[in-house]
Amino acid sequence: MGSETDRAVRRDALENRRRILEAAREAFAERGVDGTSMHRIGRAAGVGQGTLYRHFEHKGALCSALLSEEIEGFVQEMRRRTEGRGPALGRLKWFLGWVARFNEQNGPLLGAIRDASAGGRRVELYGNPFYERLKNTVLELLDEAVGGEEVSPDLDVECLSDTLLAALNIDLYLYQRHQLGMERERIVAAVRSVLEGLRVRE
Amino acid sequence: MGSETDRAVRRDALENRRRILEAAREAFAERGVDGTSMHRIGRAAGVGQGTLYRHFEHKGALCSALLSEEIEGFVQEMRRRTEGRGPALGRLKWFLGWVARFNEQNGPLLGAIRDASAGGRRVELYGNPFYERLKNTVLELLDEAVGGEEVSPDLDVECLSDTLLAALNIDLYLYQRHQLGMERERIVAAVRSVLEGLRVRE
DNA sequence: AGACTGCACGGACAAATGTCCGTTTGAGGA
DNA sequence: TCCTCAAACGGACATTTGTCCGTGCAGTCT
Repeated sequence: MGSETDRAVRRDALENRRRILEAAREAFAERGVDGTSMHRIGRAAGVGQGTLYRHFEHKGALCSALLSEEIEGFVQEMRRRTEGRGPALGRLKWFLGWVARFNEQNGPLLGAIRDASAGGRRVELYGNPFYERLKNTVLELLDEAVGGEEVSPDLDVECLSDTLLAALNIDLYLYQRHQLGMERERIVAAVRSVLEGLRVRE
Repeated sequence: MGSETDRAVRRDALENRRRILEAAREAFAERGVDGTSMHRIGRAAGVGQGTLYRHFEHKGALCSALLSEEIEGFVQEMRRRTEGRGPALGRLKWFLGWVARFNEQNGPLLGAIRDASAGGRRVELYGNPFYERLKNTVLELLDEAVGGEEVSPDLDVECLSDTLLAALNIDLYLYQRHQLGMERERIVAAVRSVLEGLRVRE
């Protein structure tokens, strides 16, 4: 099935990709994500539109790439704290706080990614590796909580994972933070109180 | 403060507005919302771009107007069922089901409205009369539930209103329905189980 | 009726996203 | 080293959203 001859990746292609990311990072820092057009990024990187879009099929994809470059350490901690021992519900509560901090630090990029998944790309918002990673983490912790009899086994954990994460979606988060003036801790506390409600009763 | 001379609304302006909405309705039905450009709507309605955008400042606004035209009866029922007597928590559960049915029937328009509130218009998604209406309804019912001692008075009902509605936001809803293949009742049940968890314990 | 006035009209224009396609070039084989 | 060719390049182009501004007309006032 695999192609017989796997030609090596051309050096110029690699170099261009690097330059695009670099140019984008700088331009975003200087003029904001929304204030930076794809044309400008191409020019700054010294590549044409075709090249730009060959590497990143749309602005959202470029932002995603930039995001994953910059969050390595962040994700490390997420895995460590999440896979540890102790009550799963507690770890889940911590994780939801982690998502909020993530929102906080990456609002503009996350917002741009959301904007890019419009129209025919609606699906990409949730059907992408990053969201699936988040969801799986919630799902596993919830499953563990069921196993440890912390929460009722009747719960639809699959569906609840989406529900919980929805409470921290970037649109709502930015609105609550900047329009309603809510503090991060307050938003997180509300989701946690929901989680607390799921706990089995004696 | 009101202007001294309130000139009547010009008849041609009213007529044009009507024609735009009519053209949009037809075009959307025929080619889908995403597949219909604003230029096309203008041409079909026989008005220029300036006129089109004077009446509706962007595609999302046009969709909103179309939406509110078509949901009168729907909203009537919402108010009736929501303002009745009985346990507030029960009415809130019904209301969340209502929101889901609303999503179901108006997916394309709601999706387009979401797409239009991107970039500098991020705020409009939540800071608009329609969402505020939904949120107030949830908020009032939650307050009532606190008053009736159905749920704990410690809950942050203001924040929880957003949290609950987020679970039914159009993006996630369409994803769960069409990508994950979940049934409407299942999605609603998950949110309702969250609500059930908030109930006071004895 | 006739003139005045300001809202409304319409289409050219600006800016952004994303596609197409003829041309170039780097990597591997002879 | 030279040849070959698939992959990569680049920029013109198509499409869409949204703005600007000179022109015209509906409604009002005399």
